[in-house]
Amino acid sequence: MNDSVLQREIRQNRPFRSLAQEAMLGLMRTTDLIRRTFGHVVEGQGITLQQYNVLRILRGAGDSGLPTLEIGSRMIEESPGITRLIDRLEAKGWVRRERCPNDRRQVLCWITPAGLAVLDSLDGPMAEADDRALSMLSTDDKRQLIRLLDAIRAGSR
Amino acid sequence: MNDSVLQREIRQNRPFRSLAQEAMLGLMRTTDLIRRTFGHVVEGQGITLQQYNVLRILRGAGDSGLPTLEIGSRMIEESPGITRLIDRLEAKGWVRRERCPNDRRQVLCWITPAGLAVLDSLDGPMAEADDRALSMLSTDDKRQLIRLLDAIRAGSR
DNA sequence: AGCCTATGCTTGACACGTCAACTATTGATC
DNA sequence: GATCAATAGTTGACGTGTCAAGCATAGGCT
Repeated sequence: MNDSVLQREIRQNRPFRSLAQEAMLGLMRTTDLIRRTFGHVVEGQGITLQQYNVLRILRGAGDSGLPTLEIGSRMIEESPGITRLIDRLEAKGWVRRERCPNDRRQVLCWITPAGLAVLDSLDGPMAEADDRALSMLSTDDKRQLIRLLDAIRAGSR
Repeated sequence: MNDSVLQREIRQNRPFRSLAQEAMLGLMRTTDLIRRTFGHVVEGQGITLQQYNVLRILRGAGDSGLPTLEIGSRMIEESPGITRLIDRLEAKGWVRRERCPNDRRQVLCWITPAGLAVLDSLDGPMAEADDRALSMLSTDDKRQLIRLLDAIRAGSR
């Protein structure tokens, strides 16, 4: 009866070797659960979570557009995958690309009106999903969580 | 100067729409960072984080082995991918499979001695990685984190 | 101008995650 | 005992993460 939720979930009687290990596993499982939930929200618009993230970044960038790799650096994963991700978004007409005249190595990207429309239609549902996913936590709990996560990333370098 | 770490990371001046949204993004970013770190630890043995998880589950199961889908259900993601994952582990000689005589629909899986050796050689490095990843948190912080994550999963069904 | 290194992608190869469709068995029901 | 729904896996198709290699353009140096 002292078992944590996680110990029961993975059906292993052995206690965790350390608090750190238990927290790590909890982090993985929790995030994967949430990622799947959010994935279902956006898939209603025929879009992927990663594609959604790219569109949000481009909407935030406004009319000046963004070079391909700059988009990548603002996302979770960096480099190469971003090219193919944007390939698909361009194929669907949600992103426009153009080689930068000043620096011909760069390829600037913009979100199209169609892309904006998709994004706007998801703002409400996504905001709801955020709130619902953490509705069991008090305001103070959420602040704690944010603080702890910030600390982990700041110390990971 | 009131910007949180996350706001600077994603270079967006707009504040988060809600605490929930900020916590969600923090969760994703933190977990992805950690997953990558752990991935590098296990790749030294020519193994993947998912493959490592499967082997750990099989080691925990002992001599009686486990049916394929039971392994899947103990991991983050469920069903179909598990077959191919185990295909690769079997190809490397780390897992042995055999159709169950009692219920011929099931395929039982065991970890081989070679698989055990790989796993054992990773126990130390992984334990270190767990500790290092959260070394900036106090014992109390870790307990808080575990509690908050447990609560989120418990409330998510 | 000519060369060298750095930068900004792009591509190929491989490992997953996810959904849907399909096969082989089981077990329950009539 | 034949039929049917449920269970256990497998397979195909597509999107994505990751690493390594390759290509074109910039910029700095001589």
